[in-house]
Amino acid sequence: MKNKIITRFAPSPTGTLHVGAARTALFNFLFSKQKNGEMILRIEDTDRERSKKEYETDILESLKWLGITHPAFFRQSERKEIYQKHIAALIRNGHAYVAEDSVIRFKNPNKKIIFTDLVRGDIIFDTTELHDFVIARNESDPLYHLAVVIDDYEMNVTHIIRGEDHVSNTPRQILIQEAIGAPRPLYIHIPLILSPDRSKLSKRHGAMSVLEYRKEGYLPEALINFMVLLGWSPQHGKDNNEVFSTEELINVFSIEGIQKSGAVFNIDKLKWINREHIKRLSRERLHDEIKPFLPLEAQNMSEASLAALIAILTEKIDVFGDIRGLYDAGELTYFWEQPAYEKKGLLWKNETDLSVVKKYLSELMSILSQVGEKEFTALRVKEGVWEYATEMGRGSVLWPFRFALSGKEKSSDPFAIAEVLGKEETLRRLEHAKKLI
RNA sequence: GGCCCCAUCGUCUAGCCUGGUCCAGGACGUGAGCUUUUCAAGCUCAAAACCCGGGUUCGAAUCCCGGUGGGGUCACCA
Repeated sequence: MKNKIITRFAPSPTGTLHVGAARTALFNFLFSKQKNGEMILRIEDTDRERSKKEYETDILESLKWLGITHPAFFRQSERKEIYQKHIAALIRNGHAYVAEDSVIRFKNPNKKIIFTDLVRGDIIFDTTELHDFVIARNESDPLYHLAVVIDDYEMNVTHIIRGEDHVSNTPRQILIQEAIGAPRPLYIHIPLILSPDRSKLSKRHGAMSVLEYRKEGYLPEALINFMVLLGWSPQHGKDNNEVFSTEELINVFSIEGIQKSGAVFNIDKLKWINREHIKRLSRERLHDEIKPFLPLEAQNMSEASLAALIAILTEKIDVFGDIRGLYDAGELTYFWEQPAYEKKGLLWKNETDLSVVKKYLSELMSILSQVGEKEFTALRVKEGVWEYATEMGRGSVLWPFRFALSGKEKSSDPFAIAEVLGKEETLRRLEHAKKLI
């Protein structure tokens, strides 16, 4: 119990949770989970001006969606007495004093601090340049550095995993630690996430909030998988796998695998990882996740048609939100509407004889009418039609088949479409094509 | 600018600690081909990197020094 590992994620509710902060939460979460410890969530809302309840809600909602759990939860705004006690002690012991501008300053011992960062090694810093820095607005109103040190101490935090932008904050926090008699935790500063131009990731570069990724139809486990690969890599050896479930990540995560330099956010890789996770989804989960993104028309489909449509859709998209684009581009209309087209479109390549096509369509209809309505799957349709198509020339038969169903130069194959349409509608469209000729 | 950190394909990275097996491996993306009724998917192949300069050494991506470049940070914000 004494050696229990405790990490913390300490966001300030001054904005929505972005990938950078979410990734910090993730590292804290993975590490604590792996070590059988726990991660504390601490809302750092000492700045009453900028802190907003709605942002706290956003942060909580984001973590919940990602599956980053936290057994303990605190708000700094509710810990005033604790800070008061420490501020008073600091002043009493001469470690701090009330300056003439009425704020409380730390009495800097002006010494060199050397601390160990688990990813960067020893870092030495002369704190003289910090002077007597301000640690509180008044006797009960601590500023960031003081509140952090007090809380990490009171909450028995053993490992501080945070962004690299905090390494220069560490020396002054250590100074405060020593003044209040707190033990020094272990530091792990993780590299920053950069935008494509290597500057700090900002909104205009696509530093979307976690919840925006949810809205766009990314899977939470995919976002997690992607984020962990930004600044960390598995100690592979046997394989080069990069696709991990969160559960697997808890097992393979390691401090040793953390990178020292910043990592550029690469949306293409995120999309690829998302696809990989979509492929790994169970049928039930896939249906649950994809349904909110399906167009209205899909809601009137039979269970079987819908399942077939989802199968087609999942191989065309990176993210569920892509379905919207397909829909808007008219790529899906033929699934619920008889397409309008010119009959010459039924001709494959440089063929010219429509009467032959009519013969193919008739034969297709007679073959398909023998397939049972319930067995009308892509596989069965293909099996039924394949021999005839091969005999007559696959392109010659299959092109008009597909075109009669979709009315498009480019679409999914006719077997898959037929399954979505069902036996009745498939035959109806073939008949429609015949009449057109 | 001061201080701190970092530096392998366009991007994410393996290798660096314990120098040779690295004319540098994997992944994304890109290009080509295969498959194929079209599209997508899938499969195969290809192009693509050790920041520069010294030093140590028989030998350096790996160790040392110096440049250069990039990032972070210098609030009564967190």
